[in-house]
Amino acid sequence: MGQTDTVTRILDTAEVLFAERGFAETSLRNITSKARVNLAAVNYHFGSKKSLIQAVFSRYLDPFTERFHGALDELEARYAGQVIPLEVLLETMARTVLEVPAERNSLKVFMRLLGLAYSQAQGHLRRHIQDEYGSVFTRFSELVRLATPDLPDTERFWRLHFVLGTVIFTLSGLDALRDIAEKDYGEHVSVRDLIRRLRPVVVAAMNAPLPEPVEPRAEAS
Amino acid sequence: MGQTDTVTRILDTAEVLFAERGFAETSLRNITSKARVNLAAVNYHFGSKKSLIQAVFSRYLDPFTERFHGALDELEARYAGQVIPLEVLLETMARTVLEVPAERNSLKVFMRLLGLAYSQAQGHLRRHIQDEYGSVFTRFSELVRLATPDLPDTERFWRLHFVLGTVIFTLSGLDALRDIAEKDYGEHVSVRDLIRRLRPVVVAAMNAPLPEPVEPRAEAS
DNA sequence: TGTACATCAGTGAACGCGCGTTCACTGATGTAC
DNA sequence: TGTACATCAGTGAACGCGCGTTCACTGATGTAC
Repeated sequence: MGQTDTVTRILDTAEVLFAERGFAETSLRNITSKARVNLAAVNYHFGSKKSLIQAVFSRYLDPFTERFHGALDELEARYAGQVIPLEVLLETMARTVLEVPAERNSLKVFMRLLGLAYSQAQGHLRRHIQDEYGSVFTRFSELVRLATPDLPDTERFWRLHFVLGTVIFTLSGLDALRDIAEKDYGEHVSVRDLIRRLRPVVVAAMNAPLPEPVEPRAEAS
Repeated sequence: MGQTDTVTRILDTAEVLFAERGFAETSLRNITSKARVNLAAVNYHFGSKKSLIQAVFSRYLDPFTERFHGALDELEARYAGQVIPLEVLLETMARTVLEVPAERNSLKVFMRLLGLAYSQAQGHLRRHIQDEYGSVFTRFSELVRLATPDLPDTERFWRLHFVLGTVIFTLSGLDALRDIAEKDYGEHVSVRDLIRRLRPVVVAAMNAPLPEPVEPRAEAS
């Protein structure tokens, strides 16, 4: 076993197992035995299980945020102060999301990890992600704000998360959904095909009419 | 402690804790100590932790399917063979989803279980839910089909699941999202308020224009 | 009416097990003089 | 060029701990005769 090959083996195995069964359900013994690596190596290289989880995330999110910032730089330069249309912003995000894990063919893993991070209520992981990577989301949100000037801020916030939910749920549960779709319609769907179907839905969701006010019986002056 | 009060105490406490921290992260000791009940009582009444989880799940899902079937019966009677509009169908589902756990706190539990069932790679839980409760979803899908006659079958399938993803993600990650929203906008959002915001988004998503065909350069005859 | 037995919800303590973590150690490689 | 020491990745075995589950038991209530 050469050099820090061990670190890579641990990360590779951990990300697959975490995505398959969750964090609590995946033990260090599961990981190290599957990676054919010594149990103590995780604590030697990462310090703790918690840190290993964060390292798995960083390996995705670091290149993603870097590329996404770059893509947004390009867009801002191209539109030179003009408002970037919502469709273009969403398209750019989709392209970046697809690009990063394409090399490892593990979009599903990434999405499932994100989903897990969000559903963990006490959220040390969510907090970590927010602290570390929140800035790129804030930047994106600001551009979306310019593209959707008629949307109240809270409404935009919620719609972005509604859309995030659709994407995360669809791509992280891809195997299950593919299974059902194939059985019912005899049709095998690719990730690219799904993105194609997602696009008009996401755009329509963001541009949907505003909800009726909370107290519809009250009349404004 | 009277009669089978113990069973109720266990279920009530378990569903709260499961919703707060997930299944693996909630131990029987957590549950029984908070419910002020003997540790062994869970295994006495339910047999195992797995069965307890299923019992919590059934306590939500059984009345839900029953009420939903009832609501659909009413709708079909009211519309007497005429097509039930999509908005009415979605509204009916939302109302039923909200009604059942309103008495308790189990909406989040149910949503999280549903999310788990979908993302479980080997999917025995998904299969179980599909077998046990799939018929009501099939019935609903058929009504949605009549309400959206221009949508190809596969497109409708995917859009229903896109929407399902939004709802499950939003409601199961409610604590996390609420946390962020509160910090950024100083605004506490209720489940009812979220449903109000979800409605126009979901309708717009279902009614979105069809995606462009896979090979846009090819011209039909 | 009294006695014997059955049923049942609930209990306290212990079981073995797998967990994350720790620690003294090894053996290879690099560095100083 | 040779020796002493430092650094570093990796290891094997053990640690204490909390877990789900089991089991012999209690004490209240119901039932048969």
